[in-house]
Amino acid sequence: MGKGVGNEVGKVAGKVAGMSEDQPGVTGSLAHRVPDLGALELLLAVARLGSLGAAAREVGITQPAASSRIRSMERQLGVALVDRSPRGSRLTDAGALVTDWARRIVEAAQAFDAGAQALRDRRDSRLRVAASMTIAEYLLPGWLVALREGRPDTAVSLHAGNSAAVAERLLSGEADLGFVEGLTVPTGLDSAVIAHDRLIVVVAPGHAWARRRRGLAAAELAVTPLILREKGSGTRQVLDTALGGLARPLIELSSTTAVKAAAVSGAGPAVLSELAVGEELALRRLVGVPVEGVSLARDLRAVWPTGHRPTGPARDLLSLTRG
Amino acid sequence: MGKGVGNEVGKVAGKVAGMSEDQPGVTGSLAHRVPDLGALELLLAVARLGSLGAAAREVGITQPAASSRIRSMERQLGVALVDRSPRGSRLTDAGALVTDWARRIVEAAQAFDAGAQALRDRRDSRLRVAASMTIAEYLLPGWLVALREGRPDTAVSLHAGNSAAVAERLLSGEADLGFVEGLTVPTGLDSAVIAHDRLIVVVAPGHAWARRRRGLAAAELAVTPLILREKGSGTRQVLDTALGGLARPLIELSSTTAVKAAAVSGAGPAVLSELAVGEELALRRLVGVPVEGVSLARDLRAVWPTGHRPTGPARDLLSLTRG
DNA sequence: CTTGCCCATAAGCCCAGTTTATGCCCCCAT
DNA sequence: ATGGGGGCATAAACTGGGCTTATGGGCAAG
Repeated sequence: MGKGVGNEVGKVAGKVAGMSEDQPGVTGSLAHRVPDLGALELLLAVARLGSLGAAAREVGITQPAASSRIRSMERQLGVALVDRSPRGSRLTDAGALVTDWARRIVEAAQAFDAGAQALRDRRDSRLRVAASMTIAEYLLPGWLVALREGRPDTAVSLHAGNSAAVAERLLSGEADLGFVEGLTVPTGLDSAVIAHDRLIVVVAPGHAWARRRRGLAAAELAVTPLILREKGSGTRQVLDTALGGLARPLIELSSTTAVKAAAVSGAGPAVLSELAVGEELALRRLVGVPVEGVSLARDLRAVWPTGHRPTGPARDLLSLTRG
Repeated sequence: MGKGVGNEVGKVAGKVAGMSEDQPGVTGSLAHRVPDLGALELLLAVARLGSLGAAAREVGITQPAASSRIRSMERQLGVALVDRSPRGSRLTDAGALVTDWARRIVEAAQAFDAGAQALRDRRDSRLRVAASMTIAEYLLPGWLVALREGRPDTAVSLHAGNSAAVAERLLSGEADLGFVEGLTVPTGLDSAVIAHDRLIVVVAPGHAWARRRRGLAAAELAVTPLILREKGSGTRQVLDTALGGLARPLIELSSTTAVKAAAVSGAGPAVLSELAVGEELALRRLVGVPVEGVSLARDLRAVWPTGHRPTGPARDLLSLTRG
């Protein structure tokens, strides 16, 4: 067997000056080292069905194509993934692990797909949703994936904006269901709490606050320049209220992502929804700073025009968000 | 402006009989609806750098290639992603959202890549890790990504197995650092607790237990047939100990994934690490059942041969896992 | 020992994504 | 005002990965 890696794939594609792309090690963008989605889906199908041929049929290609694709994936990764026998194929130990990791990529792709589809549908959709940025970013794609499983032919359209924009779309009849994250419910709307969120103060691991054990007081937070979302964002509103209207920006950025990036790079303390920083906290790229006597909790709410209790698709989606 | 979508891309590629692939709706596998990793990376670069050309340089392609690729991504998604101007390109609102979703795919791909690379390196690696399945599956890829950021040229190899296998590799000198999830530390090894985990009882939302408010007692759990990992797995050991050695299997499955799938499909209650079911709980595909008077907590530990305190790369990795 | 399911190999096709090679637009500095 | 430089678009030609069809060989069960 052997790995048979006598290949000379690279061949130094560009004669261009630019890039230095020759080390054998960890070079070449992700896309060159990670199989594409089609291959990963195929692998999942093989894992589930126990046969290359059956998996091929499921994803709509022929058996030789599946065989070759799995094989080239094994070559690419340098790891045997499946044990082929005349009676079927089973994953190797390494294959099982790879498959589990692959599943996470595929799940992220499903969320992407569900979201993107909602962004497009605009017109003829049976359910028009308006959501605040944080919710649209972190929660909604998952809900849409779940909705698609339960009600495969509900076409959903999505519009993201701040609370005011959500309210406006609902009241003008441009949206059927909204999601907001502020402290107050815009007038003219009814609401139901669907989840709880909390803002947390985060710093890069090197920051002095990273080792703090005693909670920060409101006063202290108020006098410290912070990396913040822009005024008008739900996040900012909650913080301003909690501190008594005087959060002091070090910089104002217009997206959660930008705030995270700035915080990770050590620019200073940031205040963000815990939804946004789960991964970063787990990997210790950011550290949470305890706070004391400041209420940074906030409710996430579904909202709809007063009186128009959600029905049909809107109710379906709503029931997925909390029960 | 308009979308300028006069395309007739499809052109019904295959003359083959096979597939019926014509409905405009939600057909065609994910891979056809989600841009490939290269395109997503390019999009992230555009978001960060504010220019197609600069992004192109960063990912190592030419400007026209980048332009065309972004454009075909926009066509594929049916959404304008970037505002092109003679002075650069900025994301549209929709583009910003899409980019955030794309980032999650790319991050999953990075974890996959780091893991796969470790599976391959086998030989000449400077750090040889042995880990239990749950840790290898859920935690390690993230650590490896972080390690790669901090120490780009640490080649890591990974071997996954149960606690006994981890211990064996460490003691025989085939591994430098191990991670286990059992209750007891194998003899001959020193350890440090790096995180806490908890087993939880989960059921499909339709199950009677899903609406339970009072905690399950050990006795009740012990007499109920459960979906479980096989004997010998860390998960199973903890459960058996907690119940007094008598967990009653409804089915025994050899992977966490299989257990999850069975539980989601409503086969019965399952007992799993909370690491494994985060996503499922959030989306309510599974519901946690409260337990009472049963200690299902367990420590996750790093382990190494007694006396050989981790140094060098092993210490680097260790310090990422908790501090 | 034949039928069915499995996988592998071989040869040829096709399209997506690239690369060069241009051209236009806008801003800024000279 | 006038060139220069950064930025984007379009066009034509090349390449290769992945697909399909067409086979062949192993193993099990009727």
